[in-house]
Amino acid sequence: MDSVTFSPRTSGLLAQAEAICVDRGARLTGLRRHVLGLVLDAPKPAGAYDMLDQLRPHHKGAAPPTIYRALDFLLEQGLIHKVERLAAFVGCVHGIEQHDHHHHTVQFLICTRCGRVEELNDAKIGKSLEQAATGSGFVIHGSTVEAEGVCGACADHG
Amino acid sequence: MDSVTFSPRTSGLLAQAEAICVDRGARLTGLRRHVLGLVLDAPKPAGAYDMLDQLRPHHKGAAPPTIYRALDFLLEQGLIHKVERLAAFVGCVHGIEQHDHHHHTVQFLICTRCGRVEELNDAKIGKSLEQAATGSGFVIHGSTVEAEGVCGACADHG
DNA sequence: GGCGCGATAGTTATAGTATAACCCGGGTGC
DNA sequence: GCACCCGGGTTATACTATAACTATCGCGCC
Repeated sequence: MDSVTFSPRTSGLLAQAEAICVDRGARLTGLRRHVLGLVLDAPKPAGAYDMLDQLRPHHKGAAPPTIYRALDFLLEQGLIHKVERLAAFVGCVHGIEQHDHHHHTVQFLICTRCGRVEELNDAKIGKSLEQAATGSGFVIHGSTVEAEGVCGACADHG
Repeated sequence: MDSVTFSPRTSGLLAQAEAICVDRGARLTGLRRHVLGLVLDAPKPAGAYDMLDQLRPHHKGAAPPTIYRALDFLLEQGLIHKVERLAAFVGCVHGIEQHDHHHHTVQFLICTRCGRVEELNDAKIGKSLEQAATGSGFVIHGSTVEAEGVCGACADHG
């Protein structure tokens, strides 16, 4: 494969991601690394087909399954998350930096003005949800919390 | 249009939905009413194309825009919700019964065994989310909370 | 070395979800 | 009458995701 350059920040995160995968015996192949780089480097949640377009010049023969299999791997490893409301993917910086494989309750703030997504990590939300579920005899395996609105930056100059 | 019969429960809810729309000056047309009936009558979240199939025998010429326009209206009126993780729709019984137009924080428990979805209405979750967002200067317009897992009934028998 | 095996990924095709764009007709207000 | 808006018909297409089959690679084992 072609070696690709990403921003310094992304490169640093990729190095940590590699270390995590080595620890776990998971294989962050060239392709998977490349896709993770694309997600991390994007200023906004990245769509699968957008990334496919970015991948193609470096990776001939890339097709939808190419990108979706890489994304599945990255999701399993907790290196990225899917934003359901956008059908797009964001890097899980927390997971990468903390080597935290827990499928912690993921929470997103989606700005409808600038399209950026901020990831929260609020224990209270998870606990409230857990409590409410237990009240119904429901056992939670995973959850998605996504709020849409306007971020501070956009509200200021808006 | 063809007049269609739904379960007694659904019929009752439809009558209330009509009253709500009259109050608001919104037009719950035959088509929209029919689609709302399909959503309310379904034991599980209903997919747009499934409903389209159910619609066709009664409504010749129904096409994707037919159903999506009706769904958009019902979503705006708070009569139904979309379950993002399933790309499917459920009735908002609370909204219909309470004549509550607020886009209250919607919370779902999705059972991966039986496919049923339970709607919660927990104020704490909404408050926690609101607080966390405010901390970032973020103003929330709407939010989705979706937990996947196993419901009490499914856990019991197996 | 040769063999078997599992994981990765190439390739083609298709399923599933949602919207664009344009037209038409019916009701309302003037 | 006619200008306007809204609901809806119709056709086409965009966007998202997966199925199914094949090929290849690396590795342990004998």
